[in-house]
Amino acid sequence: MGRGRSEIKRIENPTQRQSTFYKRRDGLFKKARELSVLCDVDLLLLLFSTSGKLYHYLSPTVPSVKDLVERYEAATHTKVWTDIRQERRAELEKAEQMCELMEKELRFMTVDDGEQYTVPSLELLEHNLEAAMHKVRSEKDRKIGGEITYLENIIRGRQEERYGLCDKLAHSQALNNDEEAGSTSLSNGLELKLGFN
Amino acid sequence: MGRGRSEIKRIENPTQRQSTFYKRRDGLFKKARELSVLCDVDLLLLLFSTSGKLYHYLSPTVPSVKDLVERYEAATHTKVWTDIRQERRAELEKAEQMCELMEKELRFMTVDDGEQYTVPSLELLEHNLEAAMHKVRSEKDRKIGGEITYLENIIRGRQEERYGLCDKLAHSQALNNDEEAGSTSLSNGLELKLGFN
DNA sequence: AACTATTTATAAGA
DNA sequence: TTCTTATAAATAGTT
Repeated sequence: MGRGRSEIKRIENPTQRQSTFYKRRDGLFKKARELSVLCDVDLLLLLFSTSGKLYHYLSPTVPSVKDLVERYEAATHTKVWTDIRQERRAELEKAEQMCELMEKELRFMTVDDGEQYTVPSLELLEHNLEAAMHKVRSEKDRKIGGEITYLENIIRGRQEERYGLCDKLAHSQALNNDEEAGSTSLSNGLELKLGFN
Repeated sequence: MGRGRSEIKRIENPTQRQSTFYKRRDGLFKKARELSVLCDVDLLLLLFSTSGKLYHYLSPTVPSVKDLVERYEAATHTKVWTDIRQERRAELEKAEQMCELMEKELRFMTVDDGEQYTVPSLELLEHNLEAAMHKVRSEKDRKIGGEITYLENIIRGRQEERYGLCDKLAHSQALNNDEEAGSTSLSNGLELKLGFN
């Protein structure tokens, strides 16, 4: 329709494109409305112009856009949101399960002020706490034992170093005594110092 | 267009409606396609015929129906799904926070086999366990104390009942002794028995 | 936005 | 559904 042109390709001239857009947009919406009324059809027409402006039409028989898109999903099995929602639900359930589990464990270990306990359940709690305490204490002992061993090793190392140094010094003194006499007092002083270090 | 008719209202004749549907549907999709190409427009056309059959067109520049509907939501602030999703996210975050809190509390009370503790943290755990233990034990003592008091009260009640009975018996014996003589041995035996009960 | 020559869509009929 | 065709409607180019 119109004088000339039949090829359908992007209109490069912006002014012309804008003009055509207005005309054809109006035509399209008119046709959409007519179809939905004449033939009792549920339809959604949703469009964004290049400038980002939104235009839409929803046939009056349809309650909402959401409604129609959900029918679309059901029909195509696209399940774009259904999927996401189910995923979320699964995540949530997992988190809640974790919570429950931890709550149970916690109930197993602590005294809740609000709650009324029977003597046997208190004894069970006591038993659990004793077991945990035992675990903590043995772990602590193990750790402390390890640290003691570590420190002992360091001490032993130093000790050996010291012995090595003493030996070397003794050697060098012996050499000094052989070559020159009279400096004995100094070397004796050193030996004494090292011995007390 | 066509020979006659201009009024836009539902076509009651089903055959005619169906025929019109085919023709106008094709026309609408053609126009939608043309507009999207000519004017560089993002559009979605979604329709269901009366029989429930789906037809749709999405302009090639748009990656998915979801995409366009999300843009629609953003533009109209309808938030049909965004809302639900945000709600879900909030729920999830709440659950996760709960989890974290409980985990912390639990960590405060139990020894995890996999973890490496330092001696000070073990001492903290030990302290916490001792505090809990103290709480459990005092609660147990309180409970047991209560039960003992309860039992003592019962015993006291019985005791008082017994005294009452003894008094009554003594009275009735005294009366008997006044009226008739010679049954002393029997009453003495009874008194003795009660005294040991 | 309005005009109008022309193309396109489609109602009715087959 | 599909084709044909007469005619109504849409719109390209222009102002």
